[in-house]
Amino acid sequence: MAIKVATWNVNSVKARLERLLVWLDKAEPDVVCLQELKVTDEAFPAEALADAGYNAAAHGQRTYNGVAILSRKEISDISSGMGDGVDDPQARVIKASTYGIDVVSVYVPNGREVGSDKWEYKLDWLSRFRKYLDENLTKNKRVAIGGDFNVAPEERDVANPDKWRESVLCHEGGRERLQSLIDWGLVDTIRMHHDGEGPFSWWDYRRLAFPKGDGLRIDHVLATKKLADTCVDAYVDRDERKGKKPSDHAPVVAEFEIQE
DNA sequence: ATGGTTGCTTAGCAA
Repeated sequence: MAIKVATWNVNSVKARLERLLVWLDKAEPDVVCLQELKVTDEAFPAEALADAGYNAAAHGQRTYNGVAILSRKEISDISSGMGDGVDDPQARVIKASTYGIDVVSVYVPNGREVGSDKWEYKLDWLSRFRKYLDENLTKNKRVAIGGDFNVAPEERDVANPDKWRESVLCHEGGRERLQSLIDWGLVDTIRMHHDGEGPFSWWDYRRLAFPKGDGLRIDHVLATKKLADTCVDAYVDRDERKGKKPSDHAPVVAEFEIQE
């Protein structure tokens, strides 16, 4: 059975609902990790998504953050947050099981500026998430982690590396912590199928970044080896950054050929 | 000239 697992930072599920529904209909993903919902669970458009054929598990909050998992099959074992005892009101993690895969949708803190309070929070958060993997997931099972990691792993993941050098998206601190997640036992599915520059997944709304091609690859679908071994393709749906009222992120899709 | 936008909430923050 071929299944498509996607991740997409929609930058407000309310503002993006029409585009999301059109994209689901066209791209036909089976599982979708969403980020930056910017709505409470009460305001999450579960009904419209159900009408489109998707079950949903959402972990929202007012104004900021918020993550969800959509699936065309039943969703079970839903858990929100990292459950590590840290008092953190920011809704950035949700996990659920579907299609026999443990799926996690994550929205890693941006960090704003290297050296700022938000930067420290980002680094701490990524370290916490590394522990979360140890305590909540099993590396020899099928696991997919889709999200906005706010980290471009390498130079080839940045169209203009000189311009972005030492930014919060490219700084070694974030890259080291992303690598520690990979080292737990994950594979970057895009890099199984693309060797060169990009493909980019985010272009700033400011500075005419998209028309100028000033993109970065900060959204990733990571999979355990057991799942990644079945990854037959992975790509960015760059067209979703075009047209009227796009998100600043494009969806990233990984296709798996799973034995039932 | 060294900025240029968007979304949420309502003037300021976050990305």
